[in-house]
Amino acid sequence: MSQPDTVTRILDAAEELFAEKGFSETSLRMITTKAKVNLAAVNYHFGSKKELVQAVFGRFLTPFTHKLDKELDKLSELKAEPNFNDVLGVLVKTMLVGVEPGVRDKKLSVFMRLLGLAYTQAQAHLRRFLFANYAVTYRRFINYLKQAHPDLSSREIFWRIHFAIGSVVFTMSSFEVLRNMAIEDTGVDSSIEDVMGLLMPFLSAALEQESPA
Amino acid sequence: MSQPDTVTRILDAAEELFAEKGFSETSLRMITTKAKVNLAAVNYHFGSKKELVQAVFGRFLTPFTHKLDKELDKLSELKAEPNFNDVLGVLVKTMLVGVEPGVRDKKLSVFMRLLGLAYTQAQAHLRRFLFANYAVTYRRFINYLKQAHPDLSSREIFWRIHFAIGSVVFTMSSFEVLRNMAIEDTGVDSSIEDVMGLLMPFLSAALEQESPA
DNA sequence: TCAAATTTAAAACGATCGTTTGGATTATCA
DNA sequence: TGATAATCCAAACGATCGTTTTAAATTTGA
Repeated sequence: MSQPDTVTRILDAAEELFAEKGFSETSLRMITTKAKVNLAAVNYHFGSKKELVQAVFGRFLTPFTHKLDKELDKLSELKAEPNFNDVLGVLVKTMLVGVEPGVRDKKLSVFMRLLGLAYTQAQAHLRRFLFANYAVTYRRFINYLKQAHPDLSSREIFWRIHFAIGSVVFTMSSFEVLRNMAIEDTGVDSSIEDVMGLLMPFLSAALEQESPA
Repeated sequence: MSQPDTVTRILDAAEELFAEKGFSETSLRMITTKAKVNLAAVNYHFGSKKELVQAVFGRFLTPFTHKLDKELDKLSELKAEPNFNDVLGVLVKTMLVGVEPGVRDKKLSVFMRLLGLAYTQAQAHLRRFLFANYAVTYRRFINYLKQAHPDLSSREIFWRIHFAIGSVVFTMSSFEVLRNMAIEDTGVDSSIEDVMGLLMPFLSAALEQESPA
């Protein structure tokens, strides 16, 4: 698994097509045509389509989790008792840092779209792969949230976070559909930044809501 | 398009399989095997797989929108100026009324899962079908929300509602995945009712949040 | 330089897919 | 009852899928 050019071209093409169409709606022939490589190249370099799917996720999740780990290290050095917004701020910062502003929106929406597919598409092998490789960092992050809100139970933290993930993932991965609906409905067009500007306070209010128990 | 038994059996099987696997991951042979009908029956009764997908949505959306229209009629008779919770209450009531409590959870999660697929799967024909058939009731509902919150712009109403839809749809349509993650993470199992009990106040706080502008 | 690794090419594989066909079977109703 | 239409069935069609194979060309690195 070496030689940057062909492998990278396949990953680029696959990433874009997966995000656009989903996994089973994207054929290897579409990928290799777009990447301008031979059909057999995918099986040669990755072994199978499933492993290609995993490689696409691995390419951005591995550096991402490394950055997140480092940022969490920094945070715990700076503040002994970080609060909710600190921890979530680290997550957002990690998503944005090192990405050139020009391609930030594109990269981010592809990231979100793929994340959504990981949850909603029937790809048990992918969830096994993600769990096997990234569960440690994920759990570390959740634990920070937990200690930032000791009044909330683990159960409440878990579900609130995933309610929020649901909003973000759904909004980003259906963004083009929703954007057109919004124009149709309200006559006003909204960019991703505009919508994020509405989404953040929305989630803030929800996440910080007092538990009724 | 007559003869209730075969058509109904196909719709039942298709609905369940679509909700479980998605559209393109479900073959007509899976559907006809589960429905115990001949393979050709789908094309005979529905014309094509696409039209079957639309028929599955139509079967529950047509009575649903009729009920919703009636409930909105009732509401405007009862209260001249319904508030946010009144309007959303009508929606929830419409989803639950007439469904036997025994199968309510099953029906509801299938409904949500299908709704999520309509947004996230690559099925342009389906979104065209939904818009052509149900846009009127949808728009009427949104208008009620608007007049219940005249302080919010159409744009803010639209996006808040869809942030909320995102949470619900994501949570319900990934419920089995999330449920297993929650057990792994927190050691606590949660039923759909449990999670709904957390999700409702979460969304309440977010939807009613004061606009910063 | 020479062997190994990579890339391309072209073809075929077995499998599965949605769809179609033509005849058998069943239901409908004058 | 007998004719007409609706339904069902087994089988096949053509297309596409992921994957594999064989062979030649090219690049790479020790």
